[in-house]
Amino acid sequence: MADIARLAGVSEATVSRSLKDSPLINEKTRLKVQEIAREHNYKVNAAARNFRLKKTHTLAVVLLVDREWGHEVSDAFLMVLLGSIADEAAHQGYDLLLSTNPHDVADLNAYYLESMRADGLIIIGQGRNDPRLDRLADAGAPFIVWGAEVEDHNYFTVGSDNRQGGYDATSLLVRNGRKRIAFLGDIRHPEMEHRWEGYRHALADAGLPYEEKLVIPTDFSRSDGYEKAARMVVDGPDCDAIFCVSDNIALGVMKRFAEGGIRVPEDIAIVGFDDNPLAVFSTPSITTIKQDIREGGKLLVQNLIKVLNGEKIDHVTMPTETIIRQSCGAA
Amino acid sequence: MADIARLAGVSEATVSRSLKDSPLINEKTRLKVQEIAREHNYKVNAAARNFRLKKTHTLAVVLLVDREWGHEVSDAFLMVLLGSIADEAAHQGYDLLLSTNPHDVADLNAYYLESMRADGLIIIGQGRNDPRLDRLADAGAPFIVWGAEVEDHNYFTVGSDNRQGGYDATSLLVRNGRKRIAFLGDIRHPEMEHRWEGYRHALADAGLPYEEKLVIPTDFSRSDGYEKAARMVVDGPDCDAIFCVSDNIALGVMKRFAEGGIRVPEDIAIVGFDDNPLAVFSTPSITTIKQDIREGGKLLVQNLIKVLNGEKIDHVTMPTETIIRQSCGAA
DNA sequence: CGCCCGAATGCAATCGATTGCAACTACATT
DNA sequence: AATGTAGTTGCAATCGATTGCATTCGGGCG
Repeated sequence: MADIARLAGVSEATVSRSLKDSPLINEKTRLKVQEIAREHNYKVNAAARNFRLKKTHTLAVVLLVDREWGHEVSDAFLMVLLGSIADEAAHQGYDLLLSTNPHDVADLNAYYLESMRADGLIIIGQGRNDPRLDRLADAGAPFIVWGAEVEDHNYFTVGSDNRQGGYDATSLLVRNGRKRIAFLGDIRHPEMEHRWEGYRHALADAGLPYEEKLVIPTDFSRSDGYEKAARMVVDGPDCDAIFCVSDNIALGVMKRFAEGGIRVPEDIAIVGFDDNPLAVFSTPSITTIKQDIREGGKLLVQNLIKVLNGEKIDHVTMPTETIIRQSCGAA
Repeated sequence: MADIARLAGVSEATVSRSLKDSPLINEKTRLKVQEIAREHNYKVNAAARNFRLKKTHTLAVVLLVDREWGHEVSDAFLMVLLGSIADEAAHQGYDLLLSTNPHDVADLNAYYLESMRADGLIIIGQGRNDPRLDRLADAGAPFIVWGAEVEDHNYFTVGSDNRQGGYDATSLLVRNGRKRIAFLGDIRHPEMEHRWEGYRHALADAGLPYEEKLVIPTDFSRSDGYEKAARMVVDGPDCDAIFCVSDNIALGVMKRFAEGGIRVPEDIAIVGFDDNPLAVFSTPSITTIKQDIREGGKLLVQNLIKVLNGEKIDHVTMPTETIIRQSCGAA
């Protein structure tokens, strides 16, 4: 910047202000400086700027994705969400720092925020009511979480209306004449718990009994869906429909059913969740509850930026959409 | 840091050295300083440090993924690669900056490197011999590319042995008695071009003719695979096997075939590429050429760091592995 | 003619960590 | 006692952009 100042015959202060389109600077001077800067391919040193301003213009995305419970990193869901976050961050003039392999969360504040690597955090993967997120919140750190709004947790979330989605999925199966509807998912996870509440609610509204044994703990993965389906095939299925809390699970289940000669939807109807890009391409295609992930990513970024600007925000619950395809058996 | 210095009764210089485990400092002093720093939850300001050292300890990953040619961001491939890169970067003590929506590449050097946002670049998505990468190389920027080694391009790559993979896929079909093997893919893309060369080579070795009309330009997406398959269904297929340059394409093709009553592998055998996590879960499961993406991500990071350290590197071509499943018809 | 005012620009301090070089201590050697 | 030495520690400059405050300049007006 000193060079540019010399070349333009002005002070560094003037250069700095010119490049920022400060109204303090005479237009002619400003244009001249900008011209010279361009000619000499000068770029402001972001490190120096960040240092001086005590801001990084960077958001950190932390994928608290616990491989244990089968949420494979390859999940299309994550990639779409991440892509959407990246696009929106760029749009808003922020850089994005990515971490998939976090040091434990207690350190997130220290590592990213106190160390001035990022201005705020976006947490993907709420986990099973992770207490570490509460600690982050207690520290007053600016962050936002993808997931379900959970009472007694003082951080803000963006997520889908999982209760309504679970309700819709179940009612759809009921409307199609199914009486014994199983639920596959891990209800220790807040979002899944909400879907399960919707499921129970829909059963109750339809006058159908809720049976513990039809609720089968299943992690996020296709392979676990496959496992659980395998047991049904062996034992003989005890249901005529399944609500899977993710399309991935549904995919695993259907694969196993295909091998075991169980027809979908004739023998067992299936509804998934997410509207995974693959749901269309499986055979039969999967009826599912669509989450608007792209919008979700956008809102995560926008709301985090609001927090950074000191504005108040609130939880966001986005509506889901029922996408009817083949696996549920008719409309 | 000044506070810590005061509390410890030493100078800032000593604090700085102590925290870095400098051998210059007396062990007792060092431990005392570290203890005080810990107690007061002091973290070095990364922004200041980066500024002073003119290093960011950050790698930028740029997904030059052109949505036009159908490489959907949701691709499992990308997410696995990205996850692997992130893990290895963390392992090596680097942060990761992510960009999916790049300003045009000519600016990448300016934006990321000259502006001191990152020390080096990892480019995913070589595109169709993107001339912009050459410009980056001419500028002497430290970067590395996932993809195929292309002659006359002076940047280094990490990628799979696409020629051998294409050869293996095709030979496998030949061994299974297939005579008219179609190729689905976009050969303007360097990696796909190599797979196509392997395909031609295998045909030649088997004494089979190479026919232009069996090479069907197809982009990366499932939907384009579906489209191209639709045409075959309508026109009546002119082949008894297909080598798809990605499992995604294969998935789209198989979906359409299922609808059109074409049996896989009986009527038409299929081999894919990548070993997409889904390949196992489709029906039939997809025989495919596996790329070791996780290793690839690791090598990208390791090699980039070598470049940053001034070490010489070379192209990396990783072996592929043939994974036999159902879609190819027997072994 | 002198004073005041606004517009434009420059001066200089500042952010926090790092590091070359100087300085200081304690003890050993001659 | 004077000099040397190794081991520790401190001083002070430095990185590059930003910005509050001072300064300069050119008019306009009484």
